[in-house]
This record gives sequence, C-alpha cells and structure tokens, in this order.
Amino acid sequence: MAKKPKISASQEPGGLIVHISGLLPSLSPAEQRVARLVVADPADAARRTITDLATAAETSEATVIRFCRSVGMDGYPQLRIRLAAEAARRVEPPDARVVGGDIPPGADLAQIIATIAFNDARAVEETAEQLDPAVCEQVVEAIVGASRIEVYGAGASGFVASDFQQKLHRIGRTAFYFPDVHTALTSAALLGRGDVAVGISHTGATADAIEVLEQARARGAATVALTNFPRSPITEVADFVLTTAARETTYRSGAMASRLAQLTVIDCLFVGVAARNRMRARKALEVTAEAVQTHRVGPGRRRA
Amino acid sequence: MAKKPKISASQEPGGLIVHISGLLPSLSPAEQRVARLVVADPADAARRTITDLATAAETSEATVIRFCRSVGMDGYPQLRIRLAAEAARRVEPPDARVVGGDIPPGADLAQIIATIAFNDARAVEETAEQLDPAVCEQVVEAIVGASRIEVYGAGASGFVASDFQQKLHRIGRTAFYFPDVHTALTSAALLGRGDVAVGISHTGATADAIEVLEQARARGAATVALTNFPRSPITEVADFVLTTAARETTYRSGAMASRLAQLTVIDCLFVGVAARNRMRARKALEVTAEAVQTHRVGPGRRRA
DNA sequence: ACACCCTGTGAAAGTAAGTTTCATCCGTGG
DNA sequence: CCACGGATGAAACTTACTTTCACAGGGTGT
Repeated sequence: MAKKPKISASQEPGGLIVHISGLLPSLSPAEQRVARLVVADPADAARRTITDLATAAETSEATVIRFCRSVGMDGYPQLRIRLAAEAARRVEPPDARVVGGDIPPGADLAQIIATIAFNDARAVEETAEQLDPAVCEQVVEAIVGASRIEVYGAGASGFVASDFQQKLHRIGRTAFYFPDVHTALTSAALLGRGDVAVGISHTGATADAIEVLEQARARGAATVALTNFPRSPITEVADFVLTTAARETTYRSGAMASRLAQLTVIDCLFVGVAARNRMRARKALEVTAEAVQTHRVGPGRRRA
Repeated sequence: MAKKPKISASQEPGGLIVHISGLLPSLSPAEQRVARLVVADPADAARRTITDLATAAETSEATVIRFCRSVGMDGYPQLRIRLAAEAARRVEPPDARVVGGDIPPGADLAQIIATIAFNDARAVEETAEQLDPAVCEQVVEAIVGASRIEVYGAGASGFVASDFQQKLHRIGRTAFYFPDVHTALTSAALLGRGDVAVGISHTGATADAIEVLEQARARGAATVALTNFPRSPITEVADFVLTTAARETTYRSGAMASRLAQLTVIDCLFVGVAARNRMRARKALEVTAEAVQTHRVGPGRRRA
C-alpha cells in the first residue's frame, strides 16, 4: 500500500517534534520545508490551517498532507492536535516559585498568587500523603458509632472546628461546637464512653483545646487531636492523632496553608463518615440542599 | 454583535476546562450536554470531529459551534486544539482517581483520601491559575484605600467570609462580618464611597449575598463578588468579580474543594493587602500573635 | 541521443468538516 | 390567548482537507 514505509508516531506520545526532526533528512525538499516550520514553532503550526501552512512553506496542500503521512499521521487535523498537545507540554518549569519560602518584597501580585497557590496546594497534597489511613479509619469508626461528637478549636482553628461540626450535623450526626472554652469544658464534662471529642490546634499547644480534650478523656470519651506537630502537648491527651503538613508557620503565607491542610483532613474524615452510610448521608445532603433552595435567585441562569 | 457577553478564555492559558465548568450553569441545556462531554474527557473531545461530538451530545453541530462561542472560542477547530493542549498539560489522572467525580462505593479510606487530596489540591491550583491578577490588584487597591470593609457570606461561605474579616482585622483594617442578613443589610446601608463590600457565594445565586452587595453598591461602595460561576447573578451587582475553580458541585467531595478555593483567593487578597504595608502589617501580626501567647502551653515539651 | 521509468510536485476535482441562516418549537409574561 | 424571545436542529453554504491526476525533471538502460 504505502510506498514509503511509514514510521508510526502513534507510539511515541512524548516526542513528536523529536521524531519529525529525526526523519527530516529522509523527507523530500518540499516536505522538509514544511517540517522545518513545524519543528521551529509547533504551537504556531497547530494554529494554522492546512492552506495557510502550505503557503508559508511555499508549497501545496497536497505536500502538507504527504508530510503528515510521512511522519505517521492520518491527516492534517491529527497532526494539528498532536502538535498542540506537544507544544503545551513543553512549557513553563515552575520557575521562580519560592518553595516554602517567603514572598519577596518586590513581588507583583501575579507572583504572589503563584507562590501562594503553590504553597497552599502543597500543604494539601503533603497532608494527604502523610495522613495515616488506619488512624483515620479508627476515627471515622468512632464518629460513626458516637452518640455525640464535640469539636473544639480556638482562634483560626475555630473556623475549622465549626466547619466540621456543621458538616457532621448536615449528615445527621449529633455534633457540637462551642466557641467558648467554658461552655466547651462544661459540655465536655457531660461526655461519656462512646462519645467523641475532637480538638483542633495548629500548634498543638493551645491550652484551651488541651483542657477540653483532657476533660473529655477523663469522662471516657474518645479524643482526637488535629495538629501540625505530632509531638506537641495536645497529642498527649489524644487517643488518636491526626497531623497536617503545613511546613511554614510564618505569619504571612503560612496561616492559610495550615488552615487548608486542616480542612483537607476534615474533608477526608467527613467523606469517610458519609461513605459509611451512603444512603442516609446522601438523603440528608439532598434534603439540606433543598432547604436553602428558596434562597437562591430564580432561574439561576444567565442574567437573572 | 454577540448576543451573549462572551467571556474570553484567551487570556487564561491555564484553565480552559476550569473556565468551561465555571460557565456550565450559564449555558443552555443542549450546550451543557456538550460542555459536560468536553469537561469529562478533553482529550477525547479533541479527537472528535464536530459532527461526531454533536452526535455524542445528542445535539446538532450548530449547538456545538454555539458552545464554542459561548466559552470564548472562535470556532470548533480552535476549541479542539486548545483542548488537546490542555489535556496534554495536565498530569494524567493518577490511576483510579476519579477526577472531579464521585467516590466509588467500594473505596477504602486510603483511596478516598487520595481522591480528595487530589481534587482539593487541584481546586487550589486551578483557582490560582485562572485568577486575574489585574482584578486582584484592583480589589487590593480598594481594600487598602477603604475606610471600612464588610464581608458577607451565607452558609458555608460564611466561614470564609468570617475568616477574611478576621484576617483583615488582624492587620489593622477595619472589617466587619455579619452572619445575619438583616444586620448585614443595615450595615451595608451605611457604607459609602471609598468603602468596600465583599460578597461570597459559591453558586453566585444566594439571594442574601446579592441583596447585600446591591445595597452596598447603591450607597456608592465598591462591591466585590467571590463565586465559582462567572455569569451568576451576583456578578451583576459586583464591580469586581473574582472566581474560584472548583469543578465539582457534587455534595460529597465538592463542598470542601470550593471552600478551599475560596480561601485561596482570600489568602491572595490578604497577602496582597498586607504586602502593601509590609511594616505595619508585620507589626500587627506580631502583636496579635503575642496576645494569644499566654494561652499556649508553657515550655511545651518538644515543640511549644 | 532517445525512450523510459520513477519521483516529486501542484492544480484541480472531490469529499468532508465547519459555519451560517432560518424556520420551528417552546415557555414566559402581558 | 397571543406576542415575544430564547433555544434548537435542518439545511444551505463556506471553508478546510483529501484525492486524483498530469506533468516536470532527472536518472538509467539501450
């Protein structure tokens, strides 16, 4: 069939350009002109129409097609998308992203955004990596079996605690969050075997959180600590320790990264719990979603 | 010219897919079918011809073209190569990780954790990618110059709003957060030129948040919307629109991803504002950090 | 030198893909 | 109930892609 032995490029997803320049010398003059354009700027070539490219290479469309076949493509469109893909792949090494570091003083906002996103995303990933599924499992188990769950966190961790409480509540688990230590302590004193107390503290050194867990533990409840520091004081009053992995504690970028890391852990626990009773959780979620539906603006569409 | 206000995708090299899924709710039903196919498997869509894709989406070619225009492309070929490029860039969905999807019923916790972390991290990254630094800059500018800042968010977005308020407050900006709509409206009515109102709503359709921004705007304050959907109602009452890029809106894993995305944006704004007055912000942070120091557990064992 | 390939090439014809137009169908609001 | 406007697909149309074919050179054997 084919007169020329086609050299298939389908099996080398990573090196179309390399492939092409490799067999450049074996191509006919007119095809070489095409090839050179393609190799010189794949992204640009991908943007061109076949007629356009032919003109640029001072040849006819037919030759461009022949070129496509010569390099193992079915036709021009295929070449085009392969080129686009290839061109996209060979871009931006994460350049000047300051890895766990600070934001340089002169940075413009775009840089700041890139740095933050990088650090935030890392915190999430790394937290997940070092999370111990076995411990999570146990915590999920405890929560699923608990008749009451109390979550405590002070300051910034309070948001996370509150969030967790709300999520649990939403799938029908009886959960509480008390922003105030005294109330929390009082309530913790009423916990008992089979209940769960969760203490959230980035530093693991927040006196309040520790006290609350201590109290809960004394009453026989299972205690869970969520902290960034696996050897911090709070871990000593916790039956289960879950850790985040936000490396920086610098004021600037660090604060949010640790928050995100905490939320990620919460998310995992939540989904774990919800997965335990798929039907019930789903139902509960749907019901609660409907509940706020009337507070949504009408057709949700275009310009409402 | 264009009946629909095209939202150009040209300036966001990083997030066509994200961009599309953000626009999803604002598309017509038939276009949504197309969009879903595209988002589900961009690489595959890039391989298809327009007729093919139209058939797969159970619609006509005309609709596919309309879809292309709706998401800011010139035509189908352009969409195709952009998709190919996008698909190539993204690290392939590590194994069984359901990319913006659901958690498989039989999954064990380790899998769940991996999936969640993947989605959460992506939401953060993609949000940052599609954030427009110019808009951020303007918002930062407005906040820096504001004599008062009010943040509003209902439900889950309330946590984010509250968090933002607290952060701003901590670096010495006068910021408020009102969990209650009535209070928020009342307060918004007292805003004036030079003030800033920030409305946070994932769906962009929360009536309360819209009302608050409307009120604030009527009083001459600058209004900022933070939403996942660039064409949602809230964007119409906002001077500045910042978007997140949490692709899923499924109850389970999606909820948290969108939260993280929102927080990432908040973080960027916060750092931007703080960077404007490095010295003052740093000082403020140190002072506030010291303030809670006494609530930390003493010499704390290893890590205090 | 001449006839004969054989290869490379582009013009033109042919086919398929993409785009526009337009009539129809629906739901909405008067 | 009708007018209106958006959504939609059928069909007309345009552009892009592919195939066919004829022809120009340049070897090669007689």
